[in-house]
Amino acid sequence: MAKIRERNRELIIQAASEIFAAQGFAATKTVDIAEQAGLPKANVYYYFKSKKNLYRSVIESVIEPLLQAATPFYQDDDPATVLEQYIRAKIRVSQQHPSASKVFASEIMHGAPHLPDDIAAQMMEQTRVSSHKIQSWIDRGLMDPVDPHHLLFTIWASTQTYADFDWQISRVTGKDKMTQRDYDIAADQLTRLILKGCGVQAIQMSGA
Amino acid sequence: MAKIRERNRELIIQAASEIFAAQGFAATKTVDIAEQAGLPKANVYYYFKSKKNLYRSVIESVIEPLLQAATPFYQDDDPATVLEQYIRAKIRVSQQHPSASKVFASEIMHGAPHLPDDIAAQMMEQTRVSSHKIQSWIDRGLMDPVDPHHLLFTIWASTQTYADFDWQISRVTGKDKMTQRDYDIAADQLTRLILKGCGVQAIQMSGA
DNA sequence: GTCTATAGCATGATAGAC
DNA sequence: GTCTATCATGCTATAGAC
Repeated sequence: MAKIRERNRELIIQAASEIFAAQGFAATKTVDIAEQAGLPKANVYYYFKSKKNLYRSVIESVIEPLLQAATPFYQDDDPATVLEQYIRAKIRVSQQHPSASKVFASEIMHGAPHLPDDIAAQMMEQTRVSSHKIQSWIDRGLMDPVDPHHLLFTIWASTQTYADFDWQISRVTGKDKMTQRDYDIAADQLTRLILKGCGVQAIQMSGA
Repeated sequence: MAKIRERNRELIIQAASEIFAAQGFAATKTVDIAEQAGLPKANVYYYFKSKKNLYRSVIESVIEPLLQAATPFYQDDDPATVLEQYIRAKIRVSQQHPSASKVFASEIMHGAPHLPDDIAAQMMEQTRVSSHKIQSWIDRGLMDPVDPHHLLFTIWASTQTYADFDWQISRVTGKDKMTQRDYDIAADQLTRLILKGCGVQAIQMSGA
């Protein structure tokens, strides 16, 4: 029955995401993935053929929410609205998909050796669109003349940090786990910092 | 001769930093470290006894520049001066010690399993001092009432990103390697963004 | 102190019974 | 399709010659 196949693949990918995120690719043992998924190790190989192949599947499953976060840039043209929505979306990803964020961060940090070309291309295209839009706001005098790429780097880094460096954040704040309220505070403050820091005109009719 | 011992330990630690940074702990083979250091593999074990032990030594050697970057908080009391010096120092670390930054980032991302307690304690102490100082500026009306911890998270993330995610930055900017000028632009822009974004009074007599 | 040669082990992968 | 039992590899670590 194909249902079982789907269900088991799903279970394995979910388990693998968590363990790859926590330990990294090389440190992860397939037997641990199997155990966490509640299946014998041979099943992992039956469905995915190799550890590398499973990792690729994890990357693909994990990339979806990350790419989704950029939609505000495609839906609106007001800097305050877009930047705020973007920052909030990115923080939501860190909150709801911490493993995805970590697997991705680790992959990038090591030079993206397993990132499929088409995914890298999609990300580059999103970056191109986003930075062009930022540049157009600057040209229209809607914000300070910043370097769009560096602004994006700052937003990416300071939103992803809530997933990737959760250990440090946990230590500093003295909380085991950030609450919804903590994420809201983080998003509010980062939004204010970026908007004010870039001299974005706060109130404009959205979509205008 | 003790000179040889020092020199070889140095060579091995240097080689190990680079390879641990590039591949991660588990993916790193001691034979590669030995090769990069220009020594036989047995020497690595002779000097460091085990791979884990070598990794600990790398962490310790690598932590020094990272801790150093916080000195502005101990040397001055003007928000504009301290924050600017701090941001520039952190970016300089990313530029001059990219491997250190990556090894450290990877360690934190995996829950800091090998970070010696005394180093973790030093970092916590620095964080405590820095956030108290920020709070005191807020209390004196020298900047907007931001959450000091989240401000630090933003500064850490957006400065370290120039080392940790250099692959991505390289792809986006289309340059193989950032030039001195690129780092200057990054530091200038981030400084302006943070100072303006936090409503820091730009001109005060330093040290006053 | 240095290095070669090898032991011992952990783990990715598979053959083959069910 | 599922799972056990086993192989094969590649790595850490060390014994022992120089």
